[in-house]
Amino acid sequence: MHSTDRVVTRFAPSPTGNLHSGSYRTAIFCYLFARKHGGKFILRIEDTDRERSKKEYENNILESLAWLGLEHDALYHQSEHVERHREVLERLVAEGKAYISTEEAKDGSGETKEIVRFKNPNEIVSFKDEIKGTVTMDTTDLGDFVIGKSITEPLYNFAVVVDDFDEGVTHVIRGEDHVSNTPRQILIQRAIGASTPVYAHLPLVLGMDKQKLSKRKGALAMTEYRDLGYLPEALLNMVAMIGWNPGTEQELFSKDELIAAFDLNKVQSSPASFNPEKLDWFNREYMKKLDSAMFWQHATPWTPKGLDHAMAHKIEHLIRDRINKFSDIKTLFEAGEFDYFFAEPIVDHAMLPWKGDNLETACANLGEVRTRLEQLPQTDWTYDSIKSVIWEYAEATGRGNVLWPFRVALSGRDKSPDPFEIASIIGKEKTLARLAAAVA
RNA sequence: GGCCCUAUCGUCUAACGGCUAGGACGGAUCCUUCUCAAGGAUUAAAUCGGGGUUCGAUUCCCCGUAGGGUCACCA
Repeated sequence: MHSTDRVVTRFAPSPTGNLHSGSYRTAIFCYLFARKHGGKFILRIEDTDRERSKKEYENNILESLAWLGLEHDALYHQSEHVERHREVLERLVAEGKAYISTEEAKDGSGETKEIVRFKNPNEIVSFKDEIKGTVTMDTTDLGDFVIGKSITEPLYNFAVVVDDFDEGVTHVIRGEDHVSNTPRQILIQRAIGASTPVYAHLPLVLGMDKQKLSKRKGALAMTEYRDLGYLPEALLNMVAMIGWNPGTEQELFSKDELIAAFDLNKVQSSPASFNPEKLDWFNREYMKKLDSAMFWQHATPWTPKGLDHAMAHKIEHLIRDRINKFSDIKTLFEAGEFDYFFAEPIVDHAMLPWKGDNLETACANLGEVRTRLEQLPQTDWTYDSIKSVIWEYAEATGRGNVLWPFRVALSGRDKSPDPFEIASIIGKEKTLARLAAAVA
């Protein structure tokens, strides 16, 4: 693309609450589109509503974007443009394209205020939307809509148009809830002599209940996913695939691959649901790519304090296979899932026999297992060796009859990794001791 | 209600107007060392309804129906 018609996109959230995945999908698409075309991605905080805008929400947005890896090329605050807005507002009034109207305030105070209304030329406005096709609306029923609470307090539809124009925005990619604002904005563009950018209105992201995502219904802020121990790559990949697909069967995309594959024309025109189970799957896929050092960097905050490092590394693969996100580690430990790696289990004798078997033979089998294991040299105490000395006996005696009590004797639990796994991890000495203790 | 948008498995989706409507997540079944997890194999599951256009409609048109968006001195 020629430098003079360089692509400029913008993500323009208002910091009046924490944003959910639907908003971040908009940010992702804006970012992807800009990068794909070698353009600029602008972040504009729309904070003209002074009462409702909060710095903490703005910070949350900034943090979330950074976490996802969506770096912006420029950051603006709409509130810093009030002078410029007033200037344009005054010009419009001077040109007769807008007028000041003295009306009773809507706040019920009974006072009168001077608000700015746009002089609606009452035209049929139609615009081409990259996703929806051509949308046509009769602006007559909009009336002379208000563009300023006063000459110094511009309203959204006006401020957006001026800012997009000043910032050279070429592509407005935003949520479908803005479709009905577009004709108003086009009218204002014509009035101030701005060109109309390319529009792409994204269908909404819904919850699994097909309802709009909302915090009330449990929609999480991006930082909440982060704090739950999800990987940013997973969220980026997952959210980018809501309502968009590359047309191939590839599902796992790095950020660079997303940039390369992204295409506005392949964005779905119907709303999509956010499926948390699919997010878990994406997250597992990205966790698999983590090496041990990276894994523990993420995992450590969720492990019990004072966790033995050597032991932790020995059970790393067991943990990996059992979690969808890092906070699951805490859940696992709290459920006592790995207690038997750190302390002697309390074995319930009633649990010892395999189904249909009795305590007596279970203990006899444990004795045989113990005898065989005693002969296995300390230096050869590996998963495979342990299995090889027990396997033949278990086959002959009945796998369940041998393996079940063996595992229960080591773990004290009805569910756990297999006995060879536990034995190899806790070592010969403890294995023999537990075997002896279980039959005592 | 006015205006606007949308409609393929439960979910995300694929299918120049033309092969048994494909894939993924989730589910089920089986296998893989006893349980759990992971892994492997197999499998169930969809074109909202009715009219057209056409030799032929998931696909194009119309009407229904159902969802959603928006109708502020919020953004």
